[in-house]
Amino acid sequence: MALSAKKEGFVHLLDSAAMITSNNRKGLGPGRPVATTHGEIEQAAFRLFAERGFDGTTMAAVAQAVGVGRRTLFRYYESKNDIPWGQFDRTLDNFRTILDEMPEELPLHQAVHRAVLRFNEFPPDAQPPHRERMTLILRTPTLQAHSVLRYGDWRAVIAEYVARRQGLRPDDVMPQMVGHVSLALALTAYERWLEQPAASLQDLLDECMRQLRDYLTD
Amino acid sequence: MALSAKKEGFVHLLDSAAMITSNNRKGLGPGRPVATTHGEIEQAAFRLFAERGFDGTTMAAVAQAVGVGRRTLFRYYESKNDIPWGQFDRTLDNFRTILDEMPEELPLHQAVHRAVLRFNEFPPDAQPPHRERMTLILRTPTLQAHSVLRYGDWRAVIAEYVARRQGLRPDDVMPQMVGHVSLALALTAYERWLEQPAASLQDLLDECMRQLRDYLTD
DNA sequence: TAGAGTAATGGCACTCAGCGCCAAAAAGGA
DNA sequence: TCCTTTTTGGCGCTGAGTGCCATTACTCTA
Repeated sequence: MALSAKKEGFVHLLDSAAMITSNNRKGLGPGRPVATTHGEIEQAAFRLFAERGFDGTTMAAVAQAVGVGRRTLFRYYESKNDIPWGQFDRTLDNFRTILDEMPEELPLHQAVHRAVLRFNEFPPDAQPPHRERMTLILRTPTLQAHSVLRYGDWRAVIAEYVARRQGLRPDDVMPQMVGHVSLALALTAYERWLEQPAASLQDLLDECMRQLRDYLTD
Repeated sequence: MALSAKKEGFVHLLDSAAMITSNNRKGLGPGRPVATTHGEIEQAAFRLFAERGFDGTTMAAVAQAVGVGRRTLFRYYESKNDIPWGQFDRTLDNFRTILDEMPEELPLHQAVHRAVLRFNEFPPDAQPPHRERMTLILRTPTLQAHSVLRYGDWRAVIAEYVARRQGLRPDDVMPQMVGHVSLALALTAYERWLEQPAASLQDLLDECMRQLRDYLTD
């Protein structure tokens, strides 16, 4: 019951709309009400990560900052590594929708590429915090490692789409390959994006795709 | 001093030749002689991993199996996750050599592709244990995650080669992209290889490359 | 052959992530 | 007020990883 952080105020970047629906039983129905929210935890955690670094921040410290028990923290996030990713699974639902909305007439590679572009569009004011989040994820070795699991989910979404359009199974070579390569391009673009605050993610993604074509065609 | 495992007998698959030179001061020079070798540790560890699973095997158990102190184990391998990778850095030296030996006349993408093929060639008798090792690495979530760091080193080798041939810096978009995409293809091929014991790694790598071309050309 | 020097060993104690267990807290409803 | 429901959070454990340091087991030299 220590001094708790302010409620809300930090909208989950990867998840702006979905945030509202999450944690919706703040008092409805029977049972003890929740003591915190994902947003609140992330707000406190990101502040500490910025101050002491990711590895230098203990879960106990985050718990104290949020004003909640350490044990409770582990009910909101499976692990410390999961905090920076927020509720990525919701974001993936969005990605699925984007892919499904791509016109069937569009050649497969264009459909996938455009969907990836679309998926990485953010309103201007959401960019700085998103960059902060991605810097943490892409530059912290511990998180780099853990992120593979998230990337795997992301790839699976693409593989499923490709498989459906091609009449294949998601675990066939072609869908898997497209998932892997799409991720490769996205990661290349993101790493560049962190170093060049000026460039847009979309332009960088386009450039990576162009470079890949150049590379492959003699 | 418990019952220690037999010396040698398990040649590091990713590292057959280099193995001999490692741990060469088994009594030379002053100071206490080493109590074990990387090979010995891996042999014991892989046996336990097979029996109880990776997560079900504690470092204490490995230490006991080797007949060495737990503390000593951490001097041979930075972490439990590093054991399955063996001395991958030596293997990377080999990869560098392979790339450097590629004829300059060869188009860049062919040079890289052939080098990757070459890098993944193993004598027939080395295949079963190599498959076992890769199964462990690619199918154990904990290891999947940790492997990114190794992949990063692998990508760096490619990026350096591409940068040199193109007169660019290794951290430019093009070299980075080639590194990422090459890894993407390799991982796709490896995953397939684990499921299809019959197919050769080379054929699968070729097929992945072919699929990528098909995918990109309308 | 008795040190002297050297380098690896391994025990101890510590931090921290993560998890199972369970009593207590805090709501709503009868 | 009591019962039901659900979350909380404290306690205690396992296991990875690390710093510290005395001990061990060699080689070399006088």
